[in-house]
Amino acid sequence: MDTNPCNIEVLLQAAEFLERREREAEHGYASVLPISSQGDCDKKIKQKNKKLLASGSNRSVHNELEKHRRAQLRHNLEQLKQQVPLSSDSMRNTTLNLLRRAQSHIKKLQEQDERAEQLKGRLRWEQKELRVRLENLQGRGALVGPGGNASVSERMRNDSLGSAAMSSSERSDSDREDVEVDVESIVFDCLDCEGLGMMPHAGTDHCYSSSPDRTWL
DNA sequence: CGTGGTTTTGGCTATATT
DNA sequence: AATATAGCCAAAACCACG
Repeated sequence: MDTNPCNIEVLLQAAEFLERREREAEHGYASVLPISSQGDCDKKIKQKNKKLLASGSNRSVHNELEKHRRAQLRHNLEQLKQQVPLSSDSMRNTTLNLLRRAQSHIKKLQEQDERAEQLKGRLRWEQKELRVRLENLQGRGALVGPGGNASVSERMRNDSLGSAAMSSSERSDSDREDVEVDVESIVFDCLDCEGLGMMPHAGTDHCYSSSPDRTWL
């Protein structure tokens, strides 16, 4: 094999010419690479060729890889677009605006999550308090004796617990589990009341309201 | 004509290989 | 340590659209 550098130069120049012609036909514009004049110093050409050879001597491979990379980028941006609620304002749907919207959307979700956690803690505390109250009331009812005093059960019924008047012994374990689950529902319903669920996006993905078939206390 | 997107290209850096 | 390779980035040129 002849590895004469002069021959390599000739081959590279030929390849360059062909590529340039192909590109012109395809895109209508020429390469931005300066076309070296006949009188160009060998030093420059050799430097360039050295780099070309060092980088695989094939620009088109590099171009293809770059195309692939950009395609991947576009795909990811497309996916991001699906996740971020559509802008209701007159903002144009540019990449920059998409990224800005994504940023504010993430911030909004974080705040929403934070407030939901706070409310959840508060409601858990309230639930605990109410349970204690219920136990106390039931304890007093037991002192009255079986068969029961009507006024005690009446008081229990009128208690702020409402349907919680059902004695704990009458509740199955699964019922107790329902209580836990329903607390979650209350949390998110309250969140909606406080305007936390107000997203510009009308999709159900971000809607925290409880399902209608949920059983309440 | 301005703006945003696309393509090509070369440079740079991190990592792998020899 | 030197070299090869992969991937990212920015500049420049071009294109499409309002």
